Amino acid sequence: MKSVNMEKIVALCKGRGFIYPGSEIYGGLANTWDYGPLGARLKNNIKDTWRKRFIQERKNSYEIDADILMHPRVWEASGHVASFSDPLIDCKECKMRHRADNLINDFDPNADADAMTQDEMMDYIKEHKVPCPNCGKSDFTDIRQFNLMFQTYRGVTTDNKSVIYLRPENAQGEYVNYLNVQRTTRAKLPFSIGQIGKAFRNEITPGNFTFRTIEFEQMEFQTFCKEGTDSELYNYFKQYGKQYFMDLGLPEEKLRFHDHEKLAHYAKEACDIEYLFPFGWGEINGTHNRTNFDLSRHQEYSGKSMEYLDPDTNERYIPYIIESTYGLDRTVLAILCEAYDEEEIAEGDTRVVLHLNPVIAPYKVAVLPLSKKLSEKAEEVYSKLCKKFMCDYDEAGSIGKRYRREDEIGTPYCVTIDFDTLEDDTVTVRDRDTMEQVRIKIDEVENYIQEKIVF
RNA sequence: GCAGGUGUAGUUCAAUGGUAGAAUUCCAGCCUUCCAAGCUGGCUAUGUGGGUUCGAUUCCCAUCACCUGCUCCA
Repeated sequence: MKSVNMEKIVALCKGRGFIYPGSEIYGGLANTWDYGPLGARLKNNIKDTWRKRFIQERKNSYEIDADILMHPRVWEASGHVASFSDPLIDCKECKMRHRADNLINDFDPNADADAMTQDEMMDYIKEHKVPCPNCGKSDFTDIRQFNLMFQTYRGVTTDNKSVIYLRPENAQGEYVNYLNVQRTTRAKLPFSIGQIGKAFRNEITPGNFTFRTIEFEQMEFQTFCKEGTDSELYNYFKQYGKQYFMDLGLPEEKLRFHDHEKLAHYAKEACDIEYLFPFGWGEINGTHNRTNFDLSRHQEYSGKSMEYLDPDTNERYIPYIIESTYGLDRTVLAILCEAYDEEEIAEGDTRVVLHLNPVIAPYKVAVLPLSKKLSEKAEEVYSKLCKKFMCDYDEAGSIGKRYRREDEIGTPYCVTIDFDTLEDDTVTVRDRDTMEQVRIKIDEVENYIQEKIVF
């Protein structure tokens, strides 16, 4: 019987050490969350699977780790300084907040607010007495620009010249380094640069648990290619991404593509992969055909050539870029939601279990002595297994209770040491999903488990 | 961000203008030879900051967080 909702997920995460509210002892900080021991393991394991699929198993794919802080001009070139902000306006009458451009476009679809400056929008609203959609009055505050980039200052002074931004997306780190990577790896097009890292967006919107946060981690993959091959690669990576999610354990019927009609300033084609969360469909991947927009802009703003010399044809051109970005925190959340289950294993007896793919489970195996008198032997087994796997050890409470604890955190295998173990060096290995038990030699445990952890 | 509601042990609940009680969890001991057993003992709470008051967990204000509904989501 599966009955999952976000409250249960949040409670399990906090109660077992996957995810805690950020800065909790100070009352919390909105839309920030800290990963606990199990959450950090899960997250890192997911990163490892991504690296395997996207870097290790793909030719011509390279991982970098660019800085969060970049030259301010990067964000002018990328268009984020100009367009990554919302013109916000408040109705003085009913206090409702609106986006000024949407207000105008809804009032008159032919007005083209997107082409207006802030002052022009303000003048238009006053001149046409654009009403508040909520209360009908036309009495607004001035327009204030709300930029979604976090700002900070470098150096000890706080003058405007030293403003730097926390990156709102990671992609620019790959773009500004694309020629460095191409030169040092001697890669030919098409080649790809991947990166896992944090990005920051100063959004005021509420999030569903970790679905929308102001600090978040992305795993992204930029493929540099020749114009004309871009759409084929774009479609290829949509499918490749979907398969990755399915390999992690998200079922196909709860995944869908969502093609964008309204495109971002840099994109020619854009498509999300969405997962059916308990709260509805939500984006977990975005694949964009960014054309040669970004590199052309960097060439323009930096004055450095971004051209690639095609050794096959001796042509010079600025590559197209296919971007595929995976929201890591959202992937973690989707996997937790999907893995969560409540199973009735006997009349009136239910267990909470996380059916995690063993490859991403925080602990691969737990060592459980049947009695505390078996601690010495159990410790011996533990010290062997922990050299190979993330391994838990628990001797508190009844054996059944300890199985349940491990089920709840998704540990795929439990190794039980009993009194026969002292005689013949065999142990019981119990499977989380089937609850079946096998009796094998201690020396065989490592291979037995290893064979089942495949990705 | 707007409107309304809610904040008491890790969790779920109770009570009170005179500083809080239970269940469960957790820890320890006893017992226990494979799926949340039992017994004994123990730890742990009024979100945070102000105000009113002799005294505030209780009343008021702010803040933070959560819930419901709107809004928003390049």
